[in-house]
Amino acid sequence: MDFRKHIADWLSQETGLANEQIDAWIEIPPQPELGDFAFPCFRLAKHLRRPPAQIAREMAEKAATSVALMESVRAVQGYLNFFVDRASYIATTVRAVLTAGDDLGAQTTGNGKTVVVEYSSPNIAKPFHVGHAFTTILGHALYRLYERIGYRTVRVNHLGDYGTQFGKLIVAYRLWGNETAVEADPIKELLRIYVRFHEEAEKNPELENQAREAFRHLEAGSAEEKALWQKFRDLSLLSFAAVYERLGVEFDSYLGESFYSDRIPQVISLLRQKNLLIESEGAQVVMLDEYGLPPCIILKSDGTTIYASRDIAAVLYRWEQYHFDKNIYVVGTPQSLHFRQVFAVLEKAGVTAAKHCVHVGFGLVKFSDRKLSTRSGDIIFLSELLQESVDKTREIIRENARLRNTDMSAVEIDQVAEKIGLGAVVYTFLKNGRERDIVFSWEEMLDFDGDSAPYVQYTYARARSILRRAEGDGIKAESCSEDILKRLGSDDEFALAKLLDGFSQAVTRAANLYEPYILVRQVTALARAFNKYYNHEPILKTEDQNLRQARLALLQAVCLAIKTGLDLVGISVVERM
RNA sequence: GGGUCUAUAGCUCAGUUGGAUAGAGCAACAGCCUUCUAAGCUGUGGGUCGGAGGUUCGAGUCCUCCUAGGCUCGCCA
Repeated sequence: MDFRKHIADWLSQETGLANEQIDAWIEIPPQPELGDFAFPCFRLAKHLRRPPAQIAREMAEKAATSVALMESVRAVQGYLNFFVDRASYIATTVRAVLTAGDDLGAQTTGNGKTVVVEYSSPNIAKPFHVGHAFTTILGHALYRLYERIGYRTVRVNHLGDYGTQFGKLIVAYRLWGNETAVEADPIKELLRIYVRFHEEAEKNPELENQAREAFRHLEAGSAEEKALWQKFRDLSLLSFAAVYERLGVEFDSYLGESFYSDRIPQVISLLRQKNLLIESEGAQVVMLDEYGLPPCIILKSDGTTIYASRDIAAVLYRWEQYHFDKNIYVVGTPQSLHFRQVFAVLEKAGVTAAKHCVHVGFGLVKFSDRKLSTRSGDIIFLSELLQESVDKTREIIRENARLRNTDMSAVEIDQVAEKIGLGAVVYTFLKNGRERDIVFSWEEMLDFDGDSAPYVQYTYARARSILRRAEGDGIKAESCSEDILKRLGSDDEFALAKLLDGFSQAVTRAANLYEPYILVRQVTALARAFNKYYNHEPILKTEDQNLRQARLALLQAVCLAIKTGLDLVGISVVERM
């Protein structure tokens, strides 16, 4: 809140240095005993031409009488350590959170700006496996975060609905396809023939040529190939919709690669006009030597398009449609070279949109001993993972309901299990830096202890339980006055306030760095601090009625922050579990 | 071989433009349910931050070299 700003203002006035500079130097001490905010005076040593320790001592003396809202200011070695007035700090923070309500963390930095977020983008006719979970979950969280900091958002599902793979599928379908099986379970049947294609192609390389031929026909507009393609696309989308609905993921656009096929001529003419397109080994390429990158193929030697040309067309189209300030690609890190090439070609062609494009990469989902591969059919479906997690959760809830003798109905148990089970999976993908690979293990996916969504959701449910009981007693936390809030001041309460105070900054950093884990960890730390408090302090039994009311208000703020924080990354809370 | 990323506790990971005694979770061990939900809490042990130099008042963080590994390198996406 204003505490940090107070310190920055005063320091800026004392030193004559810019407020922003001072603010950037202010830090949070590693140990709370050292203080709540600290300023390292080493940085001033040169400017003031005095030893850091001396500066700190002098500043501490002046600060003692002239900085508002501080309990004390102490000099320790070269550091100037500030201790805030706890009561005011906690009261101010709790009030601010309750006032913000569901808009907690909202900012205006993105107002008037547009961000395009491309994510999920599964390949048509292929299974939606755990690898797709990463882009889908990460992309959804990033969209929510950018929306929260004020951007207009455009969610794009850039479907992989084009390319040589469809030639393969068409050939395979003609050879081994079963119409009734496709209608019954499209993805399964299409996967079967796709896997078979690669098996057979090992023995008979001629199949690859047939596949390329089929794709050439498709791109040339041949009715027969197009009809098959349309059928595969429609059936696939239908099956993807189930997973999206379950995860609460939505899109504003489903324009995939096929859409840009028609727009390739514009790309070609742009590149020709800029004199960038040259022929090399029969293909049309753009050389990128000055970027230290290999050439980017725009047209294959058989004249058909490739994903690079379609991605370039997509940037041009989106620029024209949305005039984006940011165009974010949530695609795995193995494709980073591809994006560097695409952005470089655009830059070389003088397209200003190029510098607004960002590749937000993420790690591979792999098994400890092997890599997931659609071609070999060696995969875990996302729906399978979600169901497994929900099923395990349901068992735990049933068992708990029995032990605690609660009155949860079967329907409620199902609803709760769904939210906890999905939350657990989502959390697993968002708890660490996105560029880390995830080694898939059922054990780790379904570990509901410690750093996990169920842990945070459980915390929320316990806190809500207290608030419900309090409401039953006719106590309303909302009407808590500033004076009553100032009754809070224990170490645990102070720790909670600090974490609540850091919420907005966590949202900002998470969005700016494209790293939802920053918010996830902030919320988890808040939950951990609350559990500690919960075990130390019997809140409902607080004898002093004013203090009791203040504590309930604090609880309400904590609940709000947990709920909002989880919601921003695509995880739901439950009232009880 | 080129590009690129990674290396921090037994395991999985944080560590915010370089700052104070490197932190969590899991696992291990010892405790806490007649008291607001034990998917919880408390405590203990556990580290040459891959290695070697360098820059700096100060390096897990920046630079150079080395080692190990991942990903990637023109007609798949």
